Amino acid sequence: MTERAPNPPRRPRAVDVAAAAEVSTATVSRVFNNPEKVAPAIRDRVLSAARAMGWMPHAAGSALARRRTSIVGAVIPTLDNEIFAAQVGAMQTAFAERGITLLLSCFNYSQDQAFSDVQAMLARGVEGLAIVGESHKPDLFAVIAARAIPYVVTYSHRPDSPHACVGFDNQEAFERLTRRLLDLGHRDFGVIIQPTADNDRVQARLRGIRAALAEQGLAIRPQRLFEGAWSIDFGRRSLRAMLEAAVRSGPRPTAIICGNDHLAIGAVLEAQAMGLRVPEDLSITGFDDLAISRHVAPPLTTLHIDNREIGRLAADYLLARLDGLDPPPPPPLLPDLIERGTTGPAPAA
Amino acid sequence: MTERAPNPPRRPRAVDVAAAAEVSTATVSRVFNNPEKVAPAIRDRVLSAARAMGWMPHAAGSALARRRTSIVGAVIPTLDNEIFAAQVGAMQTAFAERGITLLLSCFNYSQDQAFSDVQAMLARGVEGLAIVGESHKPDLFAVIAARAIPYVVTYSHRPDSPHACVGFDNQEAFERLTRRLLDLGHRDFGVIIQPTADNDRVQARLRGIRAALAEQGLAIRPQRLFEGAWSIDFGRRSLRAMLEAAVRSGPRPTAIICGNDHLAIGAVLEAQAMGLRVPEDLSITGFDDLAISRHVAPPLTTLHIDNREIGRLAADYLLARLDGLDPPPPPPLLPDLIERGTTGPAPAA
DNA sequence: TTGCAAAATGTAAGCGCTTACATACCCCGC
DNA sequence: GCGGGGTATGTAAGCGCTTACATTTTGCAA
Repeated sequence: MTERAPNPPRRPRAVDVAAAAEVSTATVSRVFNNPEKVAPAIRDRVLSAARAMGWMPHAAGSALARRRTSIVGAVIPTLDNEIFAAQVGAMQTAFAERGITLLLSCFNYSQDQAFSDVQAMLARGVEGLAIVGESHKPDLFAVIAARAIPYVVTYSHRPDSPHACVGFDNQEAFERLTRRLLDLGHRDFGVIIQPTADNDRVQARLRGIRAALAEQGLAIRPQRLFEGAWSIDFGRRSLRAMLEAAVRSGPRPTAIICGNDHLAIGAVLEAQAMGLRVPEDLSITGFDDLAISRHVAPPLTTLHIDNREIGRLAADYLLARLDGLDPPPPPPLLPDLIERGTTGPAPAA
Repeated sequence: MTERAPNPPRRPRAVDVAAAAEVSTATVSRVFNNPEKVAPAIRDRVLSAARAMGWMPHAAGSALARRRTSIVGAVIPTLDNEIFAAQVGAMQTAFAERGITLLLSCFNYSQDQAFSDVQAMLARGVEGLAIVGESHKPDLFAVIAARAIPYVVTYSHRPDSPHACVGFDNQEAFERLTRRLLDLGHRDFGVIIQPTADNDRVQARLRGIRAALAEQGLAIRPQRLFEGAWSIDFGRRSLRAMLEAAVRSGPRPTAIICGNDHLAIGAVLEAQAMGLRVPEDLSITGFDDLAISRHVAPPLTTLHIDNREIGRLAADYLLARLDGLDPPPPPPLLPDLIERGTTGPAPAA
């Protein structure tokens, strides 16, 4: 009388495959994890039974039994910046080759967010962690240490950092850049930079600029320092504000150092809109060497970072640690100073 | 005599917390999953014991017991394109609010890769899937259907698609764009577009262009159609090749339709480098409205897509399905035609 | 005080898999 | 023909958690 309701399609389990292939679950498991340990005939039987019912080992079960999740986490500020997207893409590729799944967190430059994301990742059982930057809640590294899992800080590379780092020395890079501008005769600088709060990389960049200037007895005048969310727009607005102020009170800066290429591109555009020639009247530098940067007019002088390389190296380091090795973290990368069309000699006073 | 080797720091388990708080593991679990069911005094005891030993429920164990993983997967071509990065970013935010972890796959426009990534995700127990585009191996959708998990196709929205879609009608969008160019008097078109193989969205765009042209009895001449990996460079090279060929044999095209903004930006740059005025001599259109597009000179005429909105809608749809609802997928989005500075009336012959 | 329903807690059975160990089998040399 | 060693398979004990159900405690009316 009663229709048997068709049970909802339930995920097949190893025992179902085992039954179909007339073997034990141990053998099923071996076929998928140590195929060389099972006789070819049986192996085929299991494989086709599995294929027929669309079975594959459920990761949660095997993670539990194996006590390995094969998950690692990447913690970045945002995917909206192509430099981090590239880093993540490269890491994912490297991990996928080794059968490891990458979990992603975008913390939006919020330390609280980063901390809770890391907690969530630990709950998911990540076996390694790559984290952008080292200015995080102290708890963050404590919590990781408590779990004793390998991790690496990316995109930042202080010589005396307590963490394994894959990146470059932000301060040194900006010192180098600033010195080059000094060599070109510039003495009056403007700076447009990302928010320094909670961002060790940006702080280091600013330190780099200041250090290089200090060598010549120079400094950044407060009204020449603009700090705000990186975007082309903020670059434009800051450049305009800086120059309009200069019209009222004294000489213009001759060189503008920007915290990244977005800001620099905005600055170039606005300078041109105000009728200034770049680089004849004003030199402008960026940082990152985005895909677009060589194509803008004039092409942007900037420092080139190989973001995919950062991702790859970070993944390799973590992979080695997962294999039980203890390799030294790779040496710092060296950003390339690429002088294109937005920098030139300081205009004669 | 023998030193007891310090056991490697082992992840604490629920029973450890239970012992410390002098309760059963059931209570520990309840404190974390149904806190209102346990007396405040005990709850605090458990919570502080947990905090003291840094315990939190291990996701693999709870996934198994609960038969829910709280993971969903996003399958995109690549993070290198900011449109997908934005979509993923928005999805991740939406899911995180609901305690759901996003797993990411970048299939690099390879159907095989997409298929095996989806398999891997199913093995991880994803409870939902968002997939860019619908031109995939037929197996891919079959495998998903076999698991009976909700999914949504993003970035594409054919009226008669069998899938739930969140996106826009690529064909219609390019028809509209092309008609506008026809209204401006253009009759001789060039097209620079992404590879059409395995890419339903690009195919639809090309169909849209052809359909609109056909209404006027026009067609794309083969030597005016360039297809290749999207990049500024490919845009430049294609534009140059097209124009150089035109010098030798007959009139120049007056309008170039590009498959996305990268290609269009390249085309504009190269046209300018060749001494053509945009838009007086040549109109050029893009698609996507990248962040940079309004800033190039002249600012790019393009269609604006709200990629974050796509991500949000896809997440909302999936979330509803996970809640057991069966909402209709959202209506197609309508890309905005943004006429900026790279289009104008066709030059007088 | 007693009794009863409701609330709080505990007990224990899985969730789906892997793997140490036990068992069965096979092949050979003597 | 027998024993030994190697190989192929099976048995069953967890991995860390949740939750149905059983048990105990509590609050309160009579």
